[in-house]
Amino acid sequence: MDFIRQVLDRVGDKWSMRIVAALASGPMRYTDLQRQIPGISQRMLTHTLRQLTEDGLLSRTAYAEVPPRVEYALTPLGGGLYEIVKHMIGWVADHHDEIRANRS
Amino acid sequence: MDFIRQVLDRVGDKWSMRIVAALASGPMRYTDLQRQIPGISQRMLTHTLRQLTEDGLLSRTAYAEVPPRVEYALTPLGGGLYEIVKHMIGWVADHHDEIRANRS
DNA sequence: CAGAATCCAAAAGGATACTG
DNA sequence: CAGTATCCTTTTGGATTCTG
Repeated sequence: MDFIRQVLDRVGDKWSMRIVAALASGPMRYTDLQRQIPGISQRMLTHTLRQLTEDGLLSRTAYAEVPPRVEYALTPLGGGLYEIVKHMIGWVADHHDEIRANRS
Repeated sequence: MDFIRQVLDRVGDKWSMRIVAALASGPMRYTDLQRQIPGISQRMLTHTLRQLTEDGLLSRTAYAEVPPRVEYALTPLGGGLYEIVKHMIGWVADHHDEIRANRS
């Protein structure tokens, strides 16, 4: 039951889901992600991308061009995770009002 | 898209899911939870229980007995969340090896 | 362009002692 | 039994500066 936390640590942090959601619509480069995800710092974008890539949820492709181009994309594994996450997003969307009502 | 974080903040922290999972098998009292969830501190158990209760995911029932008895249980809302979480747990269980293999 | 490095602030969480 | 209260450590994340 502890492996769950290891993945929740990846999914539950501040930015991972945003990045995964952003890439769900197709591959994107570093700067594009930065613009797509308002408020993310370079440090966190870089850091989170690396974690997700290390876990095999994202792929990173660097093209030897000038200026350099690096594209990130969901791997099949990452796509699978996104499906799960979408379920959760759906549930949250359905029950968000209820939760907010309780909170107040 | 920001309401997702609000729920992930609740689901993705260190203990919430453990508590929800423990209560999925039925109502439980404070001390039982403490024993069911190894490693949790009193501070965190209390704190997390309160958050979950405030969000309406758990109910808290205090019986006026001596010694005092307090039971926590999943609300229908909390039960619904647990269904989602179970999906995720299932997916993680299925792909954990793959993720771990990538990590190394 | 796509980062790496450093430093710092805030938040989360643990340990311990105490209480109605 | 079911918590509070306080203090402290660890973790997370942001700001800034610099580079291949």
